[in-house]
Amino acid sequence: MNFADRIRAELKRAALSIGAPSNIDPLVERPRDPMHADWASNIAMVLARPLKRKPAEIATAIRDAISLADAGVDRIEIAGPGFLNFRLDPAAVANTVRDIVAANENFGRGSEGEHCPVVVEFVSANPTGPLHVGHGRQAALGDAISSLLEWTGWHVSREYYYNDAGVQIDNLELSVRAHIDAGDGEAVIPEGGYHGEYIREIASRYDASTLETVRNFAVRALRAEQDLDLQAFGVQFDTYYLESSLYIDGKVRETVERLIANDQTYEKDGALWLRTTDYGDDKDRVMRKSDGTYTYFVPDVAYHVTKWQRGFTRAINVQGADHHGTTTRVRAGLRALHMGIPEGYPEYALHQMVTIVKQGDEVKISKRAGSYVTVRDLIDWVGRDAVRFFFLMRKGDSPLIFDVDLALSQSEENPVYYVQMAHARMSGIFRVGELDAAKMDISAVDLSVLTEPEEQDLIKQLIDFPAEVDGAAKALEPHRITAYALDTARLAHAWYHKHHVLGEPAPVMSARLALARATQIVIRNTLGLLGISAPERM
RNA sequence: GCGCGCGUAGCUCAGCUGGAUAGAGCGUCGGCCUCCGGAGCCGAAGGUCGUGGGUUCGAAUCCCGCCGCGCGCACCA
Repeated sequence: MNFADRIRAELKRAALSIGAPSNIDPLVERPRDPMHADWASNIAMVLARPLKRKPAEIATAIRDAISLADAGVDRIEIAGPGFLNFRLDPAAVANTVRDIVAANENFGRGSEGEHCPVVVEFVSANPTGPLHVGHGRQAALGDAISSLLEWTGWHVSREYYYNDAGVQIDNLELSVRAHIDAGDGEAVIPEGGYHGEYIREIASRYDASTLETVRNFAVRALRAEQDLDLQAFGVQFDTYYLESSLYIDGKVRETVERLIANDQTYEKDGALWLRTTDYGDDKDRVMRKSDGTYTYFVPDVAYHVTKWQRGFTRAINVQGADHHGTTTRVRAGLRALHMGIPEGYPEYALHQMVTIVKQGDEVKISKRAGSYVTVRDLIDWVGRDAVRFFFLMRKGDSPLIFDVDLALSQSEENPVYYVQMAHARMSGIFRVGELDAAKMDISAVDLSVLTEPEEQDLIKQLIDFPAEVDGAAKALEPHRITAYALDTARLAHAWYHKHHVLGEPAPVMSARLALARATQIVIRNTLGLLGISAPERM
């Protein structure tokens, strides 16, 4: 049990003993300013009203009723308007190093999700070109969110949805065909077509004698292309779902029929409309255009029905914020089906744009794709680890400026380098000491000698990891983990600079080796969770 | 115009579900240092949290108005 839980349990017991209501759930949190305390609770202020007593008085009574040993606490102070401030017992803190080392690669994992199935859909780019940097941000986010959910006990399926059936595919076909028809001459790309160099390349590879249609060939080529992009980024999907299959399997037709049967639709101006305004949309939406084809959102709804029917009671869609307008209508369509799909299904994790900056200037073009920078360009420039870390450094809500020069820097200004360096340093201690970190037995080591401020601060940070993972998973916010990684690295560097491990008297050296091991484990787990490597040396 | 998101230190950004004197990195300034692993370490300055109200013991955080920026508002995806 961690310190917060131990303190919370003791607080509750103490509060009940002085007559607090039985439903009390004490809030125990880390104060913003660590000078105040390791942990603090506002319970006395909360109880002031129901107990009709002054907060300070209640705080004193609770303090006197708490068992310090059970809470793992050294002392309790009362401060400000009635905060209870808990200072952890240094020996109890130090002893948690043993738990971290024992848990090893499982340290940080939780069981909150209870193996419930959840599908995380991300990237889902149309097979019409190489992945751009926005897709890259999405790939990093989606993969990290998936990992966060796995770490907290969910059964995650990573899914990619290919829009391989709409007009954009018609345009792809026409674009490739234009190059084929033009031969070596100048191709005339039709309105709405694609202009990148890759189109010419696909056209040049097309062999009519195979009898494969241009359309299929082009889609196949681009899916292969995107697979390479994803591979370069180290992202793996469990399922690729094809929009075209929804038509083939009759899912689109079934969805439409059910919506009509449910009396959720009407005909107007030669089109079929869905009453999405009944479900919070600001206008009704066309399902079937007057030319008889469906708008994209019908297969989209049909697709989400399959998620539900495949047993995913929870679905998360990672999307660019430029698509946020679609969220309401997809949810509206799902509810109009009356299948018991809840209002907030699917959940959305939206993210803002990515801007690539090199030497102070925005980079907007690439040779291969023409008007945009591809993920692979970026990975080729700065490496997979840096791309992942940088994409996860900001919360999705804020636009992201990607500084290529910083990502390339081999110094501690570069955050990825800084974190990886901390891991490498811990590993370096074992290497120089000619010790096998993985085989170290610390069961008999007296950890209570880890009393230096830098040691206590570092250990407290390490203990926090599971709660950080839990919080980030609940909020679907991986950027909290990159922030945690930087904080941890900072404390690890500070400890490393101030104190030596090798060459110290045996009891100190043993305890510090254990701490170095625990630090190595936590940084490695943190980076692993984010899909970033933890090098032994740099 | 309507909807969503964002305005926090010179710059880039954190601030978890309302808590104490609002933080970090970079940059600036002032000192040290060469150590298991490298241009590293310590300290300082720097803020009306866009703005005006409201909610309450307490607001960067929640609610409303206004200003600014981004995105979206198709019988495109």
